[in-house]
Amino acid sequence: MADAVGEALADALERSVRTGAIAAPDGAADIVVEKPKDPSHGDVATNLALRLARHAGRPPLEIAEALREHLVLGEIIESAEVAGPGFINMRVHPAWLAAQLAPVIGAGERWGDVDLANGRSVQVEFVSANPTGPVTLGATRGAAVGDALANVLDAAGYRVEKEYYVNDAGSRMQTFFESCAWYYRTMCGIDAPPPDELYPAAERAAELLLAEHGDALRDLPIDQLGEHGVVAQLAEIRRDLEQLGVHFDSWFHEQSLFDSGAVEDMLRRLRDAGCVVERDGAVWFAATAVGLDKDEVLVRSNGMPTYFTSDLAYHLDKLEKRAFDRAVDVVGADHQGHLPRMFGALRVLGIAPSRLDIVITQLITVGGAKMKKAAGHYVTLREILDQVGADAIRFFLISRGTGSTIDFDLDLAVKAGNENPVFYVQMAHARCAGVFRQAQADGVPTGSPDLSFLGTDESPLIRLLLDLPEVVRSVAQDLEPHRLTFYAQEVAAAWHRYYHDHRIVDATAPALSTARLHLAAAVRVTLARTLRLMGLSAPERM
RNA sequence: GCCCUCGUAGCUCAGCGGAUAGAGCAGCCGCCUUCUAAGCGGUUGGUCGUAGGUUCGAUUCCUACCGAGGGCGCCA
Repeated sequence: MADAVGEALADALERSVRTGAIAAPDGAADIVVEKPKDPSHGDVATNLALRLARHAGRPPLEIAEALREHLVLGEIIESAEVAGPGFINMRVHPAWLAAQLAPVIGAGERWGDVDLANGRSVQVEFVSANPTGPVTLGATRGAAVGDALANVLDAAGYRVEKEYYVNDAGSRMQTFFESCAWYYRTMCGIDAPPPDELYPAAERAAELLLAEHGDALRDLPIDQLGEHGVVAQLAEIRRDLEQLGVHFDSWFHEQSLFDSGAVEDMLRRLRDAGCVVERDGAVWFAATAVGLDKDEVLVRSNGMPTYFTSDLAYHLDKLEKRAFDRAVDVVGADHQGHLPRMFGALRVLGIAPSRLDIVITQLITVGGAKMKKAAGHYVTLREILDQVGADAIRFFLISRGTGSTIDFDLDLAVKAGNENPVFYVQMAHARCAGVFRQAQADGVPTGSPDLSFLGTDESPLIRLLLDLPEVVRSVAQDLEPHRLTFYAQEVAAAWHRYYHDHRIVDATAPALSTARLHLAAAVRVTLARTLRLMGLSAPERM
């Protein structure tokens, strides 16, 4: 809709300039068409005159008036008026709006697609929690956000791959091995002192081993026992995420970067670039040499590379070796520390920083208390999955901007009745399905609608449906999936209201019913797509 | 001390430089013989943390300050 109106405005601008009514703008005019918050300001509005005023050296109102006179009214724009400081408020013809329903229905599952990608690919990496314990609520936020973003980027035309980066290397694994082995052997009745550093989350892996193998593994060496624990825990992580409806295309193991020599290659290139110094027996990335505030350790004095080092090799692998055009990392706020140095190092390695976007999700508290996985204070995905359900969890976790901290109120989530907007949206979809069931029962035809039955009562709802491509564009551009939840609620509210005020299926007025079913079909397509983009189901009945 | 995020209605939060700042929940008043009341309508409720700056126009951008959370390890 905005595109069609924008073209008409561009046309009016050109005509105004040609007739000398207003001076030519310098450069291409950036025509912004938006929906006014106040419905009395029309269906669409533009601030074009306000923007042109500066270069034209004339009051915005005069320019707006000139533009309005040159605007062609007719098929699309029904009326236009100048208002406020220089806005042009326009009303879109209801017949034109009604005619837009068929393309929506025709687009079906692909309604809302836009092309922002120009054939580019993007890899979205998320969750990526250590395989040392169950999926926490915090990691679940990353799962919900990352999966929704991947869906939206797909809708925006990108070739998308979703990846889980398995941190199965590094010194934490040894701690996990020892903890897992101790828990397991304790469960087998072996009395031994706990390791110096005990990792409480490792208890889960021990439980899984006990359930699967009984005490058959009790005499295995710690490392072998630990490896079994990693495999079992990773399998459970995968199961839990699948139950949430999150599926990954690829599971990339950190360890493979060491096995393939990718870490060493990366270090050699940093060294060749003159960005590596040795100090205190360790090897450092000389971040201060490229203008950053502090250096970062690449290889410890004990010879072990740090997480930072493998992370650099990992990003080089995706952006250079696997050659994704873009990469999006969804990470928790506790991971943002080394980001400036990572961008700095990637630049040294020849990777343009613009190819990598980091989405930082803020932390989640439960009942106001923060969670510390290392201390054993956390809520897991599997605990809440049974109580709350995947759809409600996902909707809630993407319904806030990624920059906001979320307090997860478990009691409230379990209640989940009218507190929970996910049911409101899904109910709207179920009602769409319901009217088609009714139509079939009453023998009301659903094809070839007479669009003249659709007028100003339907216009606000149709206008909202036509916003979906713009919502997709906005979410893909800013990587803020919470806008989907607000859009979904708006569409649901408009449909619930319409449904309440208008009988859709009426066997005594078949032509009217057919026209309204045409509208219902477009609502259904729009709600189903929006739900799917969020990773939620679109139920036929509730 | 330095870096990042946040501060908007009683609560939880939208608001991608525009007009009289919005929604849900909570509160109050109404609506089921009708395609799902998991719904609809009405109503109460704001010094947009503070002070400056940029702009025709600032909740939005910039600076400083105040407050909350996070990060500043040869952990990941």
